[in-house]
Amino acid sequence: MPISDAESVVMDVLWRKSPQSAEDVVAVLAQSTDWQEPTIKTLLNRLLKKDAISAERDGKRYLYRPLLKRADYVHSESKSLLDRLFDGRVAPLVAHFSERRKLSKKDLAELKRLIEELDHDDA
Amino acid sequence: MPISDAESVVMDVLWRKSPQSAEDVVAVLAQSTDWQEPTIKTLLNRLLKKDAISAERDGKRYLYRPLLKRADYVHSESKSLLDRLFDGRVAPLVAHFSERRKLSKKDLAELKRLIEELDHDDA
DNA sequence: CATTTTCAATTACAAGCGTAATCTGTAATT
DNA sequence: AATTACAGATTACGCTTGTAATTGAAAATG
Repeated sequence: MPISDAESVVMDVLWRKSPQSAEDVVAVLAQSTDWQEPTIKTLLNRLLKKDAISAERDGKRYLYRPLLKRADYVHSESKSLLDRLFDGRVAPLVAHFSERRKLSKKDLAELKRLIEELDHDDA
Repeated sequence: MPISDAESVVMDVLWRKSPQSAEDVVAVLAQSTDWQEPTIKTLLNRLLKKDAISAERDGKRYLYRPLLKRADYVHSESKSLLDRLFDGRVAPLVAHFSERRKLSKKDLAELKRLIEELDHDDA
């Protein structure tokens, strides 16, 4: 079961720190969204149903923690984008951004370093 | 108005070749999907409403062509993924795929070429 | 123990989506 | 002119999503 955009925002909170109670999550999200508490509880429940998080009783409340790993989520999202739009490969995406002049100096430097590194421990 | 996944499949057909009649599109999609004709007509209509394509009468039928450019669509999809998951930058995405050992030799070679090229006409 | 408080669970509801059947208008055919 | 055929338009319908109110159950308090 895929997790939706709103759900992934909740996941983000738990990926940053876990476990956390619903109240904690609500507090964190109050900074960046104007979702009401029941909304966030609903999202937590849907994530539970999808086995993306777990809930462990702690006194009278629950503590939630991610089951789905962020890296796995990131990977499946990224891969599906690459597959749909870039023939499943990374280079064409980079090429696209370079054509649009959307590569920052920072990006460029970092990419260069990466490539060199890979080139070495490759052979 | 964002265009949905199913709609983007129809866009793809028109990006590859345009203009095309509904019948043409249906024929092309019969290869890759098992969508019924009415389904595809619906998608064409939704795309019209979203101003993503145009329809021009040609005798008794219409010829459809994209208004939304593929590169623009690709860019907005990619950018939103990068923003959501990679701090808006390309390098971290490449790093992610490299960590997962998901960079093909082809990718690597292509990236190397790209970076060099950019490095040159940069200064 | 009865009452209030506090969480979580259940239910709700409109909008968008995937998928398609049905209706309608115009062109072709008898 | 009446009938048929066909392309596009309208309507449909169940599911997921975003958003939340309401209900229910457990704990705290009087």
